[in-house]
Amino acid sequence: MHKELAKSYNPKDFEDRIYAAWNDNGCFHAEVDKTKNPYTIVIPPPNITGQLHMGHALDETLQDILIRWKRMSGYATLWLPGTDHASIATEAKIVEAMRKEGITKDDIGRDAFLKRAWDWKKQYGGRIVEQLKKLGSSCDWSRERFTMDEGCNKAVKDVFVKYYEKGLIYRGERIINWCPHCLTSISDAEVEYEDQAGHFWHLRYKIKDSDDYLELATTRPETLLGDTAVAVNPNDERYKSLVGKTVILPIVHREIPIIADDYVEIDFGTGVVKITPAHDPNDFEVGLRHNLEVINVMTPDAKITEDYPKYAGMDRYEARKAIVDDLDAEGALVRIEEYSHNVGTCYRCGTTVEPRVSKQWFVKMAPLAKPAIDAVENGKTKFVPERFDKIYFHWLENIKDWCISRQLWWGHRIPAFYCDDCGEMVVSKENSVICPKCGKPMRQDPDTLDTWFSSALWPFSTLGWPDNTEELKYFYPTNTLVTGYDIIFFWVVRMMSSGIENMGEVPFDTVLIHGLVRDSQGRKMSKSLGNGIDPLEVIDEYGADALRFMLATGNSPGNDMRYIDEKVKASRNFANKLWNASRFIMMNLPEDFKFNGLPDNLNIEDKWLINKFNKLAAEVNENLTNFELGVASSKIYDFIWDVFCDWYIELTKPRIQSGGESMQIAQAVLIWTMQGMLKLLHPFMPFITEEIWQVLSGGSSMIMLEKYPVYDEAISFDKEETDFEKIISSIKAIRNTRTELNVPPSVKAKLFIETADSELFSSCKIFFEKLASASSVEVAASFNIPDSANAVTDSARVFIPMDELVDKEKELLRLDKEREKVQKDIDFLNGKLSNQGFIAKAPEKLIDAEKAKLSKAQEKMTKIMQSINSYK
RNA sequence: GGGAGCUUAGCUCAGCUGGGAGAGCAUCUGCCUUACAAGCAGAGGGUCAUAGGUUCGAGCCCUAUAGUUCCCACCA
Repeated sequence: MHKELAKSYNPKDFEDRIYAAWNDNGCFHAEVDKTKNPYTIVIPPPNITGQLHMGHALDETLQDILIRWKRMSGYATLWLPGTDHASIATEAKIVEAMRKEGITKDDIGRDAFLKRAWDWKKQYGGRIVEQLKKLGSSCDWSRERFTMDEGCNKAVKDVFVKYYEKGLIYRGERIINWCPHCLTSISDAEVEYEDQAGHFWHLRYKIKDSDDYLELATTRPETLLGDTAVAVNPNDERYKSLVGKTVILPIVHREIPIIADDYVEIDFGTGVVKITPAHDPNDFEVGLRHNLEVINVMTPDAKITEDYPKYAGMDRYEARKAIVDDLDAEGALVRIEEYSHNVGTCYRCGTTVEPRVSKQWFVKMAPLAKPAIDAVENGKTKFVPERFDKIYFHWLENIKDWCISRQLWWGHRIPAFYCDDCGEMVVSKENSVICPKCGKPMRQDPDTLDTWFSSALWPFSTLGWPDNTEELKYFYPTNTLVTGYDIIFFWVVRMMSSGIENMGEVPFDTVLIHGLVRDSQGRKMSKSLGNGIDPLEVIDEYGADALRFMLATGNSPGNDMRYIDEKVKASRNFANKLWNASRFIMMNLPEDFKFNGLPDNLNIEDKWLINKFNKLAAEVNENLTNFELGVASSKIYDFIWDVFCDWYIELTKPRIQSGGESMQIAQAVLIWTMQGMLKLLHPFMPFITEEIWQVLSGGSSMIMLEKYPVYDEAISFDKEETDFEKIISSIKAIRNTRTELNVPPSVKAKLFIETADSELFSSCKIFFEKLASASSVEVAASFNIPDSANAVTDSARVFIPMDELVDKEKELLRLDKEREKVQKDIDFLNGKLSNQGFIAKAPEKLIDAEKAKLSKAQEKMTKIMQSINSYK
């Protein structure tokens, strides 16, 4: 029936082989199947520049658990994979590679650059995909997509043109966030603010036709070159009379007006602000209100322009030093104050962002945000955990227009065309456009779109949109989006908006949010700290199953977790435990054994186990439904280790040794339960469960395509479970008593079990012999054996006569301790049950349960007292 | 300046809609019991951050406080 399982658990021996087998047999492939319900997850596409890190590993593990569970539960499951072109990151990599060769983008031109980029993509873009496979991800690779493939490009152009025609996309000259290193605009979401130590330079500007000065403070003295006003609050009594006058800008010696604007806070600093519309977003707004001139003083790489010969070519920080020196020399520098303030940096390269006025494309977000807010408010899409909807709402309610143009070459090129002759502009899906006015070929906008513009369309562009494909109709809306809280702004909100706008339906019903995987000290894993743990190395050492199990267990949705090596080791040990349990089962099966399901004539311990398994299946399904993956996995862990291995396997040993029908029944139950456990565990640990399944079933089927266990009324044995628990608690009590009396395990003892359930205990004698070191067992309603230790439970009093080994003093002390414990229980329960409020208001079921507990405690107490009295 | 999370055993963390506190690791005691020493059988260890409140009953709900982490925000 089966080949043998290797002696020890070594995941390297089979993980790759099993993955290949799944793939070769098309197990991951999803088809439109109208006889089934669809269940769809689109992968958060990893960057082609990326290497698998722990964050991916967590993200993929959660998705794979859900997909595998749903697949086994009879859904037509599609996990749609793909990668993201990551415009800035990829372009930066290629520019850097070229820099090493001594060439620049401009040297080779756009076409040659793009060729290099595509070559790079071909060479490295598949790397992360191969890494995902090491984790066991059951993606439908036949549907793999890329955010810059033809289909996605078609979708992007379609949406762009549509939005433009609806007035949702416009082009305009605005102040935007500019990265002087990446040499492109970036969106608000791509700016990361950090507190930086800096200075407050207090300056004084001379008021024209007066000997007075206006004192103000700035953190960026170099922008003074572009000042076009000085502002005060209109209600500031100190300066009211000065509004309308002019001051002389130091160094530049330009006359600029003193204006009044509410933006200025009276209480902050001196209440005077220098206004530089070209280099500060607030100042830009002030400038608009007061019609101020916008003077750009910096080049794209943040150096001072030729307009200021003295500083021309200096970068921002050099110019700052030089200008401060010059201010000082001119007597315009009053003092310097230490100051810590928030500085915007580029999320890709960390360079301080330079606000810059330029012509860019924008998406008008307010009309798109509204329906996205409604969808979550109406419960069409829900966040797990729920609290993340607050973050989502807050962002959408305060949303500003989205700057989508990037001064990059790698990305979706903006489908806008300009006529150099007449200035006409056309937005079109065509690749080349003739000017409708003068008939000349038009020039396409050189810029590309923000990567997230194409990512925003991912849930439907990957299903064939804008074509109305069968896949799109069947699999959209998708079901669960699994992602980290760090990209809610970048991605989730934009998918919501564009899904509703273009498809008329939300892109997914649930957003399962997870946190970050941190290092063992709770620090974020980062390249600069060098504290990152490579998932591939972990897989190499412990196996993918152990890593997956560790990531899924002991972690709750939305919360960060720490990577701790011991936790992986514990997961690996668990896999090893399961491995050995199946070895035990298989080595005790005859060659010709045929499994024909559960037999009818089950023993009580079989029913005890089956009932527990049945309840476990119910709970696991419920936990998974509620996205409590960690709770589900730890319940499976407990069952396999504590119930199945520590108890049931031990219980079957005497039966297997004795042979006969009892052995055959035990074998059947062992196999049945093992198969059930493997199936329950499969979504969490796909490789080991498949490997064992293959051996157990003779390779006739794949576990990943088996049916997931559910609760089955037909195998409910509550009564037997309760009864058999009495045996277990008695065995535990005996072990406990022996240990406390320092009886070595090698010393066997006669047992006399005094119990009202004599039939039950009699039928279980063998277990006391094997599991409680009994040399013989007698059962009766009453015994009188004075010189013995007494192990007491609520259902039995076990006499353990061990002659000189029993120290009476010690035993009395021990019993007394137990008496105290039980007395506490009784007092507690009595207190509760005599509480009128409790009796009146608590649910009846609970009251009954408490009463039952009390009577059990009392029974136990009676037995303890009998034992104690027998010593007196 | 707003907002959110976290605070539970020595460590890392679970604890579902409120019904006598759990796991793994670590510690202590015994065991190589023919599936597994990556193991087995036991044990110790917690005023669930603090203070109030709601409730018959609070780790869980409410209010404050403290510590801590994070997100958002135009204070020059």
